[in-house]
Amino acid sequence: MYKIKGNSIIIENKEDFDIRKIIDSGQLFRAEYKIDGSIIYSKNYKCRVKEEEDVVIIETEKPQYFVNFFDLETDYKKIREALSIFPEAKEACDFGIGIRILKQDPLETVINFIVSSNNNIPRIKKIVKNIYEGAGSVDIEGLKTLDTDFFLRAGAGYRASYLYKTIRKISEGFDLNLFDVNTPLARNQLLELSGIGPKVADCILLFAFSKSDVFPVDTWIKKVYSNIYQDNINSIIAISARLVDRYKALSGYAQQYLFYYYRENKIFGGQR
DNA sequence: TTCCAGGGATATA
DNA sequence: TATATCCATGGA
Repeated sequence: MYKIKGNSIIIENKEDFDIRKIIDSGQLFRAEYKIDGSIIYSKNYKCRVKEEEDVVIIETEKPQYFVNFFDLETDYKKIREALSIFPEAKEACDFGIGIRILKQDPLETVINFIVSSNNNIPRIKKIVKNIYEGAGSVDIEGLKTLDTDFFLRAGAGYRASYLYKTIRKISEGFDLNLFDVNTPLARNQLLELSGIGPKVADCILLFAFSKSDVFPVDTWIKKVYSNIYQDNINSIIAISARLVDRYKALSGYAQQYLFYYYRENKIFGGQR
């Protein structure tokens, strides 16, 4: 599916790699889509993604890092086929061909999704840019020198104290290596951090730790849910549990395809 | 239980 | 064009 040649990754089957959809799917806050080459930052690395006639070329100093980051070993065609048995997911999968679920740096994902809470994407992008420019580097050594006032000046608003507290806890030994921890246990660990509730925890589990048996529930997903089920359940936790019961280990993928499809098509665009 | 805390985008009047 | 609402979490 892909080859590495020097500082380039060449993706030969570009059907399941659409950089515009990946950038627009709500996982990434340090990326800009450009026709002539999108730039993506992750941790202290970056890459440039160019779509050519037959292939996608990713130029980077760190090809192995971005092979993992873009989850290039996973066959998304198989996932879409497996999800297509669910009638409500079929069209969303076809519409979302090219979306991938990234494997982002845990610390960066924690920071970015705390900032994302109750916030809009342009503002989130601005705040995380300010944070990492001020920190100098995206790691705990760079981030632990920053105080609450810094995060306020970065524009984080009332999330500033959450960021400060969470970074301090991690720098004091909180173990963010949750790759081999089961999903419920890992979720409980993340909920110990300030600024992380059930929605943000599930985003981190999915976008950093590749836990596919999670279904982050936001306002869009609530609308999707009430379209599938006509019940009165409206707590995030209850809806998420019900959807994970439906999609099992495909939940995270289902969430991405459904979220993208409903949001891009502005289905239920009005207020609830 | 209910309210509030940035601020940018989006919906509504 | 002006105003209201949305957004997810924690704390009062």
